[in-house]
Amino acid sequence: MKIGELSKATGTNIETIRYYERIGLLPAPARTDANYRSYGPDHRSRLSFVRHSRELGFTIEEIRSLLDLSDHPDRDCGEADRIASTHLEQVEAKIAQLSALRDELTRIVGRCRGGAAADCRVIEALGDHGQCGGAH
Amino acid sequence: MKIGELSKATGTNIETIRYYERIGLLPAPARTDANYRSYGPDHRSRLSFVRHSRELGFTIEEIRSLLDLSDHPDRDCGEADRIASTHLEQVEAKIAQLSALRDELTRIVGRCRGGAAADCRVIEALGDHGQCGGAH
DNA sequence: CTTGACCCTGTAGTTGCTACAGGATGCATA
DNA sequence: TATGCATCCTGTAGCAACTACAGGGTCAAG
Repeated sequence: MKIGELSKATGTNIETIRYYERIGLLPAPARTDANYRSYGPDHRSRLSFVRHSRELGFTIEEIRSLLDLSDHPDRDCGEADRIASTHLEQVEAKIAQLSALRDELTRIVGRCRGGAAADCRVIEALGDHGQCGGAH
Repeated sequence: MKIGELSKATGTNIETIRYYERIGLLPAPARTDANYRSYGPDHRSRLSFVRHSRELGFTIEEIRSLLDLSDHPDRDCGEADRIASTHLEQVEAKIAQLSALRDELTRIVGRCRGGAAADCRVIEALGDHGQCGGAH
């Protein structure tokens, strides 16, 4: 399949596919006589793996490690679990951080009575950290 | 105060302060004979405003608008409230997205029995989108 | 008078893409 | 046969919001 077809099949931007090849995340495929990239099913599943991992928020480097493991089925699986667990912890930390932030913002917005900016509670709150709940 | 003092006073990296000046978020301060930047209390509070807003996740462009409002106390405050409300919505959306992601990751990790990568459930799940809850 | 901490400018790197510019190819239609 | 038009190619530059040098100047203490 050509790059446009792979793009549609996996929901990945064409430029992104070429980018993944450039950084060595996807192997360079064979070329047609016209120098067009020609992909097979292996490329497709590898790209799906990458996209799915990206959707789950793994970084490119993490995905590189995960792909490496998947390319060496004899290796120990613990590393994959470790990467995923660490990532899960980071996601949980991020959720906690954003929740604190949401509480903060909720406190700030909605206090506007529509007056002049001079009396604006929103702007006042942004300038004065002392009004915060201490979450950050 | 010199840039290093401002840096410590606001918890902002020196390079970041110079960056903010370069992009026009902070006004260029006066210079000493030795060409050192010399800041006053106004710079300090403006930088605090910027840092606090950044901690709350506002983009540089949003902060530019908020600063603009704060520089023109006669303007209507509604714009500030609108920016903050929109941002709050985005934060809430992000939390929802990350929560779905956390559920997904929770399902994936911890299924590893420590065997070979060939049988790894983590890697398997990443390759097979069909195992997902459909959240993404 | 030298050592070390600080400051300066300017440029390049980071992450994960995305968007061209400028050109070649493939296929269908007039 | 000509001519569109979609698709492909390479290479480079841009995005956000910093961060990290390189290569130099300044200043206060010992």
